[in-house]
Amino acid sequence: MKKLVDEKALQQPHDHQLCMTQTLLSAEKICMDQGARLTAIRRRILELVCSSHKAIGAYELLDLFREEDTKAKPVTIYRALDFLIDVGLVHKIESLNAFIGCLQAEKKHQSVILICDDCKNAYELDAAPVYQSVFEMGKKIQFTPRSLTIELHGLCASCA
Amino acid sequence: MKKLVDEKALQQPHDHQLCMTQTLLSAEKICMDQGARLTAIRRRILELVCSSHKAIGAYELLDLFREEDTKAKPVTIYRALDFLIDVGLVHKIESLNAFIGCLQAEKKHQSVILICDDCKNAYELDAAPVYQSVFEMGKKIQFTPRSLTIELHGLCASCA
DNA sequence: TACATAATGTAATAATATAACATTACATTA
DNA sequence: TAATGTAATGTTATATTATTACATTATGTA
Ligand SMILES: [Zn+2]
Ligand SMILES: [Zn+2]
Ligand SMILES: [Zn+2]
Ligand SMILES: [Zn+2]
Repeated sequence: MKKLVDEKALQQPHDHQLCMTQTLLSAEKICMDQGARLTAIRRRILELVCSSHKAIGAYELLDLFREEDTKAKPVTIYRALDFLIDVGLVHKIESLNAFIGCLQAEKKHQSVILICDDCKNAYELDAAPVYQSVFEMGKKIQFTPRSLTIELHGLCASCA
Repeated sequence: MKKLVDEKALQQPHDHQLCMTQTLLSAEKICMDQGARLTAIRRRILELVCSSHKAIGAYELLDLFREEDTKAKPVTIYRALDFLIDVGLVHKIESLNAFIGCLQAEKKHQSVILICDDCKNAYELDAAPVYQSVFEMGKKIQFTPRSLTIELHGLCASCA
């Protein structure tokens, strides 16, 4: 059960500017590699999503984005999010209808998301073995897997 | 990886009336045991949710329910669903904003839901070992688990 | 330049879910 | 059985999340 990043560190005060910088660099690289365009809007939405490790909703993002672009509309945000999700820079948390930035977007990975119901911080852990065992279960009923969502709600160390 | 029910059978034509009958009996028993009231509305919503193995949305339920009670409102449905979810007779599929009936509500169980993106049939498998391994992951970062969602999208045997 | 494609602008609306408060039904027990 | 408290439902309104449709603009390529 290899960890993607040091999640314990994320729960502590840390140099979050570094998280941001690295994510933006990843974004550049990923888009370059895929021939995708990291436009100003998309970059800005990514920055906003990644501005903390808390899950953030589309309309919260809209409010923030509007501080700079007063005429932005919901679809502006959803389009950017769709793009960022497609290229793997953002994950949607289905059980919250909210979004988090991915800290390991450059690597192919399968994640379990741990969501603190108190502070809303979301920690993404690598879950290849878990994924494997769910896929195996599927096989037994001839189910062809496409995408897996694993979300654990609870309380983080700080909030317990 | 014990199976809750014979999911292969669910994918085949089967005596679905039996599914319904058993679910309703479970509902009676569960409510009796918990001192909860299975009112006419709740029972009817449960029947509608369980009328197939396909995930169904709240507003689809509302449309169906309105065929008998023309003045029903969304909140009527959501209240009934909240109740049915609380007592374990219905599960919400977070990634679809839709609902399915539970075929094993009397047993305490932890489930993985396999959702066919084509026919929308949803199969609930028992997943205690998977749950255990996710909980273990959480422990490593002192995360106190509360509830776990595991949803696998793909294609069922019939639709692949 | 001309063209094709991708991205964005803009307006409207769809789809999902909850809040607030009034009323009715039900169970308990005085 | 009447009084009381609680649970369930009725009713209206509104909040929240997300998409459709079509026009316009930007970007890359022939
Ligand atoms: Zn950080
Ligand atoms: Zn990720
Ligand atoms: Zn059936
Ligand atoms: Zn179940």
